Amino acid sequence: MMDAGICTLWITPGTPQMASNLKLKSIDIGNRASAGSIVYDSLRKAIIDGELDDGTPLRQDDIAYQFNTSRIPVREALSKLEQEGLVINRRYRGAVVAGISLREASEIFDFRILMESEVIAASVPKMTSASLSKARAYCDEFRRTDDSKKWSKLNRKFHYSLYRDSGLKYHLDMIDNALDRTERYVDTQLSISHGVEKAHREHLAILDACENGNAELAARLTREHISGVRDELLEHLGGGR
Amino acid sequence: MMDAGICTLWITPGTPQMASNLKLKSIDIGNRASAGSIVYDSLRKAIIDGELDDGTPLRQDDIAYQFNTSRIPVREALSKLEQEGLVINRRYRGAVVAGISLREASEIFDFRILMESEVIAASVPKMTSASLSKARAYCDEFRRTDDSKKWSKLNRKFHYSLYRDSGLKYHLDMIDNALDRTERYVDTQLSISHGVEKAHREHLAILDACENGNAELAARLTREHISGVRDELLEHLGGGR
DNA sequence: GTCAATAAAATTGGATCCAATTTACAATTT
DNA sequence: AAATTGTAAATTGGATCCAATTTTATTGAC
Repeated sequence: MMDAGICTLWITPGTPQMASNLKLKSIDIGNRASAGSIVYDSLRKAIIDGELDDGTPLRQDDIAYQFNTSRIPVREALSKLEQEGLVINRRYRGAVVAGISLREASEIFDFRILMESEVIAASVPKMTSASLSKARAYCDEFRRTDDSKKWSKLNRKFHYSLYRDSGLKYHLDMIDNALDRTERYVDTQLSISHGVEKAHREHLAILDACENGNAELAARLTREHISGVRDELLEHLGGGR
Repeated sequence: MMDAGICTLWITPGTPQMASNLKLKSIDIGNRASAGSIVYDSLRKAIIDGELDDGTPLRQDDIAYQFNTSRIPVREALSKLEQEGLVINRRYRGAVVAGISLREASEIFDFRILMESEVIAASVPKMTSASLSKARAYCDEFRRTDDSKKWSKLNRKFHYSLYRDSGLKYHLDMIDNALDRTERYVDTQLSISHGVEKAHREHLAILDACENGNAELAARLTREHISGVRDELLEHLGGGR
């Protein structure tokens, strides 16, 4: 018979019909990530964080070599990234990091204005105190940090913690993709023109509206907040490009 | 030297530096679709049209055999369909056609209400007479046809011809995906309760508002139109499920 | 030297093979 | 008979190979 201790390690956790009564510090071997998803996550992060410039060729062989795998999982990752609009795949010509035009960026910000104001308005009546305190913590951290790489991440976490209670998962997914496509262009632009200070003041106002249960105000402030970031981005990119 | 007639067939059309002066009914061999995209298109159509029930397993071998290809392009297609929310892929367990819950369907309709009212409002000031006459043609065809399979397609074409002039490509892509996820549930429901007659009256009203350049009215009517379809769908699905 | 035609190298798409995992089912125990 | 274990079949994930295509280098003509 198999050793009982090792055997229990193989139980897939979380399956309701077979809950183990043994409390062990076990690793979830069954749900470990596939090669493709690892490559996908890494590439996605690198593109969103702006570590790969627009137009950078993504050679299957190179990437496969870096991850010590074959080209099959790489192709899978590139295909997914294309669907998300982060890379462009051309038959027999390979993949490149997808750039974005000014008017595309502007449109995506308009999309966010529409989405996020709607979602926060739906969220306010359902908002828990846990979400609010989490949002406040991210808000504080956002102001304190100097690392421009972290601003977008904390900004994202702050807003998301105010949106989650809406329960609108489809809307949140759409917002996520919109942020993925534009995040890398915002960071550099926040560092100039005291963008962080302005953003923080606006965050505080939005947070205040949420705590007071004023959904309409929270929505309006969110609209104005995103609209302001959009205008500043367009101004800077418009000159620089 | 290579035969000139055959050679021109192999010229990739649309390349400005080398336009052929021979007018031949030639197939674009250079830009022909990849195996993966053919499988993808077929599966996508089958799922959207409701030919494959929710939860139907999609075996790689079966599909590869049907298209006389290997499993590699099939995997690619299934991966893309998963990103679009049309199939669910579970590691080592295969893919199934993705179903949708009542509250997911409801949320997607709410998303559409937001998107489509915004887009049509942006479109009206830019709308060309060509778009309007195209919309009217689809509107007529929608009422005349008895084929329940065609209603959704014509409905889609009608609305899309009113949205295109907005130039909001990102928004239109988002609308497309939302329609892809819900289309198959609407057809069966339109056939009962004189849904087509009601929809047609509403289409005429929207078209009228567009022709009069009344963007705000067109947006409001679009909101009400989609909202009505959503409520009817939820009523029927809520009873049937 | 410049341009086109040709050949070689690089790169991707797809087929086939093997490994990892799940599923179905028979054998065993209680 | 129900539950558990062990085994074989089915299925998917990934590696390697070959074909199709593009890109780059080379040659030749003018």
